[in-house]
Amino acid sequence: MGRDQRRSTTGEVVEPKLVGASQLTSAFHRYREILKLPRSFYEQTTIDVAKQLLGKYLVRRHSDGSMSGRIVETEAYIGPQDLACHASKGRTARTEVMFGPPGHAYVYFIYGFHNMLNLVTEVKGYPAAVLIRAVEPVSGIDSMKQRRHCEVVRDLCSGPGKLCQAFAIDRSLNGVDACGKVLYVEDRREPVPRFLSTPRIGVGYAGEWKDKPFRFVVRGSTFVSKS
DNA sequence: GTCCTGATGTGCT
DNA sequence: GCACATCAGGACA
Repeated sequence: MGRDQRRSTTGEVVEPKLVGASQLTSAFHRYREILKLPRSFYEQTTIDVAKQLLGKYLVRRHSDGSMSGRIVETEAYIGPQDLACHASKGRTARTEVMFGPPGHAYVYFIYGFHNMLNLVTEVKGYPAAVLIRAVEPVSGIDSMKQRRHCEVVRDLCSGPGKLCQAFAIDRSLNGVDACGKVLYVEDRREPVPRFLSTPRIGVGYAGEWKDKPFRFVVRGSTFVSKS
């Protein structure tokens, strides 16, 4: 029997099947689909989603190539009663996406410079979302460096504005399905890392809500926005 | 229409 | 630590 031949359970000699490149590609895509977080993940409470997103992988597919990064910092914005949440001002054109179905991207522009990426959570009609504040770059690092005009990997995505610039995320992605093809999160079967909870950044105007520990950072990560 | 504010980042002191 | 860049959204007249 040849080196690559095998015997079947009935004892027949079986020639190995040649696997074509197209089969490998489709198997790879099926594997990626399995890893992609389903919409049901985002239907959990916003706090749970914010915690469980830590250690997951944000993936952006772009004409310049794909980018990915391990999420190391999130913040939860929970409902109309949360004075730090944009939706506390009511349902407007800007906040419409937050009132929509979970698992979609809420991207807004602020300070005249920066885009912010949120993932909508909980049930349709209840405005809540998780702000992705920082990721650890994993792939597509060269194109991130080009967009950020920065060579220091630690500085590429260590803040919500920085990561949107690095991942080419702007308002054109507002409302896109984060369970779709251009932007999604993968669960690469790693345990949720040890993390810390702190008050959210930059929400001093939010009364008693400013002190709620709704910011979650991976303990020991050097890729977070503020230690 | 005007005015004010903001879930930031950077560069300068 | 602080000033400032710059513009969209929301409040208000």
